[in-house]
Amino acid sequence: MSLFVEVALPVPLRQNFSYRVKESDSHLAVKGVRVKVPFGRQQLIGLVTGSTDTCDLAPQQIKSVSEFLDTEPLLPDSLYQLTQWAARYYFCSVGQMLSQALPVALRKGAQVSAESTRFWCLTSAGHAADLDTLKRAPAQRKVMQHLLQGELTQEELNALELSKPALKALQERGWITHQDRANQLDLSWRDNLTLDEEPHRLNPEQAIAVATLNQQTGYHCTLLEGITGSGKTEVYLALLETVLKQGKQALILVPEIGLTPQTISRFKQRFKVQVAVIHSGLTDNQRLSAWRQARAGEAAIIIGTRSALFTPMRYPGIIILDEEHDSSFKQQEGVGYHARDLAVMRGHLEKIPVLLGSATPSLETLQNALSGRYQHLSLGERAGAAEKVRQGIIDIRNQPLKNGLSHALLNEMRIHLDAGNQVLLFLNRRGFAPALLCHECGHLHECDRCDAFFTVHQSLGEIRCHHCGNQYAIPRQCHQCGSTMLMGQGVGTEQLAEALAKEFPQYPVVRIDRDTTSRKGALEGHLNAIHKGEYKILVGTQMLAKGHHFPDVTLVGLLDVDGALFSADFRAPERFGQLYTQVSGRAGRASKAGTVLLQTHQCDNPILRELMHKGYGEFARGQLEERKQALLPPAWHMLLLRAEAHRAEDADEFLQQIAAILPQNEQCEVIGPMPAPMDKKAGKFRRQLMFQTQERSLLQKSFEAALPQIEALPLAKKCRWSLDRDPQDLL
DNA sequence: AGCACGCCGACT
DNA sequence: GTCGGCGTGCTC
Repeated sequence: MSLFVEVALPVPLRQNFSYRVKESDSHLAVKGVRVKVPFGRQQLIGLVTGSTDTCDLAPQQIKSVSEFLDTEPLLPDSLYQLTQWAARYYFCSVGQMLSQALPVALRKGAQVSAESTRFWCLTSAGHAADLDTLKRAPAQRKVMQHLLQGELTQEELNALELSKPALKALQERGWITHQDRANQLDLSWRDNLTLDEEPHRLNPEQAIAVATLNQQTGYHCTLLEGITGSGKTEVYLALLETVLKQGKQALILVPEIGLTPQTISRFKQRFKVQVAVIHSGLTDNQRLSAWRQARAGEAAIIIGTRSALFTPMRYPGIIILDEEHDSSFKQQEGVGYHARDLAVMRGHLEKIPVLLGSATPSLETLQNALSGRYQHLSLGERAGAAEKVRQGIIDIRNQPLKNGLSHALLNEMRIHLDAGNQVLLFLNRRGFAPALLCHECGHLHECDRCDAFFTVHQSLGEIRCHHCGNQYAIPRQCHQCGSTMLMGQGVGTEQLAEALAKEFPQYPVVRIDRDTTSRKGALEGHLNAIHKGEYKILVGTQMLAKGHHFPDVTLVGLLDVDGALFSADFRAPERFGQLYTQVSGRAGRASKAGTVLLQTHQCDNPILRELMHKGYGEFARGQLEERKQALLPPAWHMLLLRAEAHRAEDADEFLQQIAAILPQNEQCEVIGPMPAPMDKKAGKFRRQLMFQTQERSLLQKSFEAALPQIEALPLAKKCRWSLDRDPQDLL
């Protein structure tokens, strides 16, 4: 009897592939092991998802497994199930999901467990050696100095960036030598946990939060809502102590930008345990090593960004997701999974608590907390921090603007700069889709069929409603006052920075955005320079607001308030509320009061008023209500389809055909096709379609039914198309 | 996604 | 006369 295996492969095809297993290998065909298989003209590595003894395919179509790479499943069952679940949820293949979830080295075929570790130490000749003879070999000297402190593993040496040639030279001298020792698991932390520093005294609120969380057993999801500076981290540390004392591991997920040395050291300092840090700067092998330590249970604490969610733990204890509202938890390329949502699912599967922390929770999480699905704990009086900051609105209706800056703001800037302080200006250009705004009266042009604002498509010379697709030519005059001063396009950070350099030649300007920080380490460099006071004027997008504290900044200006409040992206107000709250919490310090100024045409806007006077909590609850009214997430569920083709009609037609396949009734609606934000990119035309349902399960069911039909459409081959479930940006 | 095959413009 | 551009099609 022959045996076949189903293999999940890292290809963008929504299916698994069947392979024959040689008689001699049949005992290796276990679910969850990696295999090397022939695929077309190449050899790929995939994961066995199941085995059968029959196969529907014609015998000549089936190839044999080339090699079995593992003898036991790579992942614990919980993570395997998580991957299966995620593949279904995000409408991709298991193979594709796995290729996001597994460290690159494993996908390339590396061994799961390292058998031995190479240790380097000094020989007796080395101990006796005179280091001064190495004056002309600084690299070797450095190696010797490190090894004088005791032996080091190969990996530790690599981490110290000690050169390989230097090691070799010293070895030839006979001063150092290495030894390969079989790895032994060091799990001592599980039995006797020692603390390296005394825990801080918790304030009553923190103590209550910790006590509440410590009572829980099994799966629980909790939102810890704590304003900036309310000591969320101290709560995390107290929880970690409990978890680690039980001999269990903790997984801590932080936003991309939040994984700073300071954050890491706070966790490293408290406990005498191994901490595996997984960040973008690691090499494939370093990543694998961290993964192994976590899987083996040696690393007690695992800290990482989005993708670290898939790190296996031998003794799962808790998952903490800090700054849970941060959009970097949602993958943008490939399978657009959301680490927060998957973390909650993982907590379920591993029967461990999940803690979501934020000063400005996402509406998704807030809804779950308010409905009782998640437990809700708060830290800090809302009003307390807000009082420290002076906040003001600058009404720019009919005011002359210099590159987007009003006189009032320029004057205020001069005062703060002349006093020797720094000024921070935020311009939120990301996914910029301007509403059509009258500069004279502040009127915003609204769709006559919906409760949404028109979006200006300068390239098409049109205004469009992104809610229904309604379109007109860009009007010449304001519909309310007849003025011809209509604004669509604003200024960008680059233009603004240039203008400021001219306006304030004596104060150096730095611009921080995607463009100026794409180089590795560029952001850190800029931040250091800012802290040293080398720059006085800071211009940036919201990435400047995330987790950075600038003590010498006393004035923060938010320039594009209108764009944020009336963007075609339904999340724009939420993000603005988060940005505003974050900067208000950080501007100035005890000795220097901070000022936050908003420039807007909408100074009576109730959303703005609510945010400024009642704080984020009230504002967010109001937003949640609005989303319910508008049938938008998180009240409703959304799937975004994007298509790209050489001819706009192809993309349009394709999405139209999809729209015809999808059901439309009171519980689900289809919006579009409409131009995607960058409607012409690299000579291709981009269109998008939204599918929204009232119930999550309905979206799943109806789209699962529609997918095979969609894939069978002839245009599906002519267009590049992608799916984004629970999209973060419609722009 | 890779990787092939296949048919039209500027080069030794 | 070829080298190479990327359009299209297939992968158990």
